[in-house]
Amino acid sequence: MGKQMTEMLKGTLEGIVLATLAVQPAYGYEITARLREQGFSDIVEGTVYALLIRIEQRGLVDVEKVPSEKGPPRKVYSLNAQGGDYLEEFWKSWGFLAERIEQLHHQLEQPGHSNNTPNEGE
Amino acid sequence: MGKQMTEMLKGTLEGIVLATLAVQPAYGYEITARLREQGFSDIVEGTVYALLIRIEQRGLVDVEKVPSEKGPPRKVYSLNAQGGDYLEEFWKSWGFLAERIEQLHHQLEQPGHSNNTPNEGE
DNA sequence: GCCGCTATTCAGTGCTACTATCTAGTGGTA
DNA sequence: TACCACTAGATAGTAGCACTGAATAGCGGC
Repeated sequence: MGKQMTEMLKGTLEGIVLATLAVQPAYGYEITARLREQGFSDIVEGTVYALLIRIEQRGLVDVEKVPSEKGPPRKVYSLNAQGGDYLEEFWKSWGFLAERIEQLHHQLEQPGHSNNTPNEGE
Repeated sequence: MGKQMTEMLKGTLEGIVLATLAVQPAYGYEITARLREQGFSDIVEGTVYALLIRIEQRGLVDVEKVPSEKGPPRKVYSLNAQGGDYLEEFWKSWGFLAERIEQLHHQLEQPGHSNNTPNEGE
């Protein structure tokens, strides 16, 4: 991925992680690995941990320390009620944005329309 | 809109403006007004002008000064070949991201699936 | 004892949207 | 003339977020 994806992830990565936690609780290292498997190949631990700390401090997730057999204790995050509300707002914002962008995409794919609507807002 | 939308627009607003210019050349004040009409009610001129200067310095758009009857001369931007390539990359990145997010959305709407695939990557 | 894997933390950087303000040009009005 | 409203653009400073790079901690294998 490139610079465009980096900028696009601002704001959406948070929603992606929250949605992931809504499906199933998880810890940072695990989330990073899953994102990498799903094609977000550039995402590294540091990014995800910073995000998790942020949403924890905002009270969107609950945290539970679980001992690991393979290393230091894991911090398992799960979405709480407040996080659920926040995630719903995310879906609304995303839906609005996606709608506008898809609309533009369709306009570009169908060049035979009337796009210069001269007296629209005047 | 809220803080979520602000963050989400980082990276996507650029694509939105480029796509808008691909449909039809326009100047900053006009673009801002159109975005506002389309529901991006918080967007102000300053944001759009800064973005336009950025994409101009990257060589993604051509600029033409056109005198206006109502005020200072307009800087009319139009997408050039390089901008077209960049816009195509934007669609690819957007498509990838939208696909992942829609997938998560479907997972949350259909809670009867098997989501805990225990041995997927180990 | 050293390396590799798991797991988390943290300081610093770059990019972008936002805020607020300023300048410039035209036309209307008191 | 002086003032205001609308059009049109520029700019300095701020906040937020993903990224970089490094460090730390715990466990097992060589």
